[in-house]
Amino acid sequence: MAYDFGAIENKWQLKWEKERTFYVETRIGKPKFYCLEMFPYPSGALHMGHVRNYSMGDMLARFMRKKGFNVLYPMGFDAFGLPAENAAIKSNTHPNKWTLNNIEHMTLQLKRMGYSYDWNRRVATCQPDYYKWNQWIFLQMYKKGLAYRKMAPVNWCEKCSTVLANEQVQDGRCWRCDNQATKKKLEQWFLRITDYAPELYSDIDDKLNGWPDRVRTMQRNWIGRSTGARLSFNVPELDAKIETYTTRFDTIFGVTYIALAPEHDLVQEIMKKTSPEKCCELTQFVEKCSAQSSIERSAAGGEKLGFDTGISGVNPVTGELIPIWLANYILMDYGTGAIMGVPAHDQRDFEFCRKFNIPVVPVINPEGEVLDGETMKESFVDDGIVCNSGKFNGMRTGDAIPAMIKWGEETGVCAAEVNFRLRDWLVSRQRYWGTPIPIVYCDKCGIVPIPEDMLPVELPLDIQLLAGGGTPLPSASDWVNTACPVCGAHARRETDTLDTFFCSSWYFLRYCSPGRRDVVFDALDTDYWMAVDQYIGGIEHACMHLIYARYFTKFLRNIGMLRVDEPFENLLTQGMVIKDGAKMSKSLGNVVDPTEIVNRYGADTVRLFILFAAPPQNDLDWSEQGVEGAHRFLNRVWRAVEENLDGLTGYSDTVPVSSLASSAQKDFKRKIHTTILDVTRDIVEEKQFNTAVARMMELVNAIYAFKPSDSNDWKLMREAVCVLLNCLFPFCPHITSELWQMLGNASQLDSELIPECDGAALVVDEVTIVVQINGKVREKLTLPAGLEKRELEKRVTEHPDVASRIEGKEIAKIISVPNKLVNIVISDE
RNA sequence: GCGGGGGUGGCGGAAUGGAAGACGCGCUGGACUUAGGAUCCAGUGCCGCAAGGUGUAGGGGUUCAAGUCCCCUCCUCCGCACCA
Repeated sequence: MAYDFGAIENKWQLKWEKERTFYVETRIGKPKFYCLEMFPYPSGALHMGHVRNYSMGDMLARFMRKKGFNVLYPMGFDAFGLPAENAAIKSNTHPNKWTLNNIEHMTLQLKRMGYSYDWNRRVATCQPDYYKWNQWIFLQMYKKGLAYRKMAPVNWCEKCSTVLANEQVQDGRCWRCDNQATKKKLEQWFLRITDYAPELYSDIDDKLNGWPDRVRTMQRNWIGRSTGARLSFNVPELDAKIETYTTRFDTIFGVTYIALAPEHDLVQEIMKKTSPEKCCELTQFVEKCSAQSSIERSAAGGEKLGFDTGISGVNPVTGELIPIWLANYILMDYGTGAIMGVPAHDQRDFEFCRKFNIPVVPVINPEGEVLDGETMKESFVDDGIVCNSGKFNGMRTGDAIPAMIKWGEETGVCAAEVNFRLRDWLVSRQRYWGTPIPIVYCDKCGIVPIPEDMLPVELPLDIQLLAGGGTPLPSASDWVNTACPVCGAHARRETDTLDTFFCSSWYFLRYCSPGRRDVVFDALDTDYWMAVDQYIGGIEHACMHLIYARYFTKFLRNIGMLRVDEPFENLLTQGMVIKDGAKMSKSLGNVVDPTEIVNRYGADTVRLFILFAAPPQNDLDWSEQGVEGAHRFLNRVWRAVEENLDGLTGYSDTVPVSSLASSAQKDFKRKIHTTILDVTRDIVEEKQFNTAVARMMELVNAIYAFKPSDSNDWKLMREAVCVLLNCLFPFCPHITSELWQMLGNASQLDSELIPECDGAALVVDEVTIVVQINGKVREKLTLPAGLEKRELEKRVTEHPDVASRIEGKEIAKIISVPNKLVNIVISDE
């Protein structure tokens, strides 16, 4: 009987579905394990990246069940977002219909992979029973002052009269009509995530030890803690102050100009003092800068654009008048939107000053060198000796910074300040397919939050999308016009929707209490299940999603709803799936459809290949031949049982090591038990699923090499096969379940615990000792295990093969590692 | 530009500072066969008939011993806030 993967997989999937094998409940007192994967966007079809992500998670979930844990392993869909709108316009359907169809199709695809999700907990963020709680959380944040409105620029296409997502701007032009995109300022909603910056930063070191260093470093940089000083420059002509922040207060005597972002508030005031002609120039300058991307503007070496306002500010330390410029490389949403310009010690300032003939004044010299502002070719940014700075001359940079800030604080010039690079999170989107922000604008009361008992504010579905891609909500007058919930007067609904990252910032909490209509989640459930024990997903989420989710968790803890400080205990970031040296993509035409491969080889083969072909964090090179190799291996496993079925079903007990006679039997028994040990360590500690598979392949090779002749041999064979099926089950659940049943076992393999490793089976009598001479391997000797250093050295040096090599030479010393190696160091060989 | 990751056979990849290349793919030879794109056996870093030498991007260092630790150089890939 050949390995008929199609029939086998179908049989077991039906059985699991029918018996609800993987439904799970909160069971206080039982050890829990929460295994979570980043839920997919329902784009229409599963791709190999999903298959890789979820094959890892399913393997781990199944493995932990077999280790005795109560495992929460849920799945859902991140179902709001731009692609649904685009697809709907293109194919003349509705985003809701398109999305729900995709969800159903992808759910079937996931089931065909044999993943052991608790489908009872499925969420789809586009449904009112989910996004109602988005709105509820938003209102809690609003109550605490964490959600607020502010003007912010958006990408705008004049021709389509619509906001463009960054993705919809290509080379500065609208993706649909190719019109030049511009920036436009709109009143928008923000979340005050910066309030949480200190804790988000410090917990990276304190509480994210189960995360990859790489991701922790990325978050550290993203949040960007810096220590420095805030100081302001008086502008007498405008009767105003310009606030700046610097990490290099030690360069304050070298300030030769002030630069403002073109979007700075003060620009309006400046224009009042400027001739109409020059105002026109200024406006053009501001527009030119706004059209550039922030990366373009701030890149060192990028073209510096500047505009001299003709107005001066006062250096608070020297009392000197210095010019105020507008500069493209200053960003309004970074720091205070203004800088003190120190060309001698900042490369971008230097480039700016050379271009616009602003003086360069060095205030730090390199050791043993004196800089000349006239002739310098580049800025000096390293530490050095302070000069041109009054009483601070001669100090070293490291000492000068704190000393000068202290002096600055005493004289009232500056204030020491810790700054974060993290900016508040802009959550409003001028898009249709998202969560409506639960706010109305009342003619009488102004901004009014929707009362909680009126949630959800449902997104109207009977609506025609606009061909240009903009949001149709503002023109849905039946929906927009409403009564103020406070005073009953006419009010207009907020027509912006929430960023979809809002949905994904707390979905892991909803999984704990599925379907609850009365609460967002139940503390009984979250206290039991949280935190997530293992989170698996792509590295591309290292900063945004993984910081937002941390932020939400801390916020919900602060309002008394959660007990954990961090949502994700351990994080695994998997690499991409590559083919022919490039990421799989439709445009390159190198996409491999999972369904097709499953039809051809079966889900077990695909899962095995994808877990075996590369370590989880690495990119994985798709190889058809590799898939065939995995399939071949499963055929080998199948035959190992099928061809030996009579012998394997003849016995049910195992043989203890003490009853084994031959070294072949002992070696085989040892192989069986080291496999248990190695596979467990590779999965649980090392998270190296590829080597776990390799260990099982070795066991299968040993099974084929072992030729049973007596009853003890057959009992060993049965033990080997049972261990193999138990270890392989999390990777390939269908074939192993089938073979387990064929062996006559009444139990289900998924509820069977992984066999314990028998320590007695691991004991060895003899070991190979590597003999080195001056660090080079010269001999390999087989000696009894467990020899003491002295005895080991004696046995080695007296061995004829070694003795002949060292004869007549003077031994300087001998290094020996018991059971492993002896290195004989010979002086002047 | 800033930030991060990574360079080991023909390929994917193994190696608590202690035998470099586990496991798999590919390749070579053989067996069984009408057949082989099934299966099994043997081999497979490079140079060499061999003894042996040599080898983890390149260069330097620490060590009895370095793919692994330290310094410099080169090459690559990824992220950068309205795609999710």
